[in-house]
Amino acid sequence: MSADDRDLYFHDDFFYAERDLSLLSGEMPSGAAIGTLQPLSPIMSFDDYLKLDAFDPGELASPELVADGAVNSTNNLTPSTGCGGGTSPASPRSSVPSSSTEAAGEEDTSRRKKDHLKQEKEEIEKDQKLQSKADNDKSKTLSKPKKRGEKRRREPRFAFMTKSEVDHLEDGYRWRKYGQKAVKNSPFPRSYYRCTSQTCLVKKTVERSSQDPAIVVTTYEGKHTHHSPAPARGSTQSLASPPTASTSFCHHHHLMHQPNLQCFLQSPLQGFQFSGCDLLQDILPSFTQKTQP
DNA sequence: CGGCTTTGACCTGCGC
DNA sequence: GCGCAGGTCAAAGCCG
Repeated sequence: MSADDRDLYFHDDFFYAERDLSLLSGEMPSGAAIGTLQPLSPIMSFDDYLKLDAFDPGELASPELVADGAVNSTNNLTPSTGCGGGTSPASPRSSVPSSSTEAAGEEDTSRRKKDHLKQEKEEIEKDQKLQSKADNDKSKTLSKPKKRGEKRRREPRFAFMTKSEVDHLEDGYRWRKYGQKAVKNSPFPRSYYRCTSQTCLVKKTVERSSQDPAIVVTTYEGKHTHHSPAPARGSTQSLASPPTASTSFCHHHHLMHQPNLQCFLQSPLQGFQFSGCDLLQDILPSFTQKTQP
């Protein structure tokens, strides 16, 4: 795997999905990064993984990934990381101080709270000023819900690659396409999807690998706040069964029965490979295994 | 008619 | 500050 390849998928709080295409031929990567990963909890489903509060990269990712800094930044995310907000408790890593720093932490807590309140108050006042100014300028620019000066926070993301002829893989949830953009250095566009559930802010992007057009790279951002996929209009299919990982991938599973359609799904954590989706349902639990301490 | 896709325009972040 | 690329919006049109 080249450094360039890595950069393509290595963003700030983004889970890097090992994408050495040699995996397609069944070779396991020889690099230590994957070899050092610990198995995840077999109880978790892929769906759980999507909903996982933290995808706590510090726990899930390899040391190499953590060291890169791409992972640590995730700890700066608010506890409401994920869609719907507020359903996600703060990750242990970010909320529980280590024993060595606990005393000092308590000592500072009240002071920090005051500072925080003060800062919030100031920000609110600032926003109000900006808002009134923005109201005056409304005729000039398109209205934008996002506050000025507010940095866009990125949800933890992870990607996996699937060798498939179809771009948009059925994963049990319903998605609405809201954009498509040409990607630099790639002949294939990137499609942007949002979960159709009103309270769910999960997004995903789908693009084909420029190196291997047969490979679809799907990137999820956020986590679902709902257990059931949004009901399909005029269809009972998605309501017929609960949206477990197995059922979610059943649709995909069916696709994989097409001739010459090979599937490989790589965990960003372990680099698993699926060759032929008859294995999918059996392997999925492993795919989402959680790191053991 | 409601939901979805398409697509051009606009916004934002980042590197130079 | 400027330009580029990624990301998002929203109007128009399509479809079941």
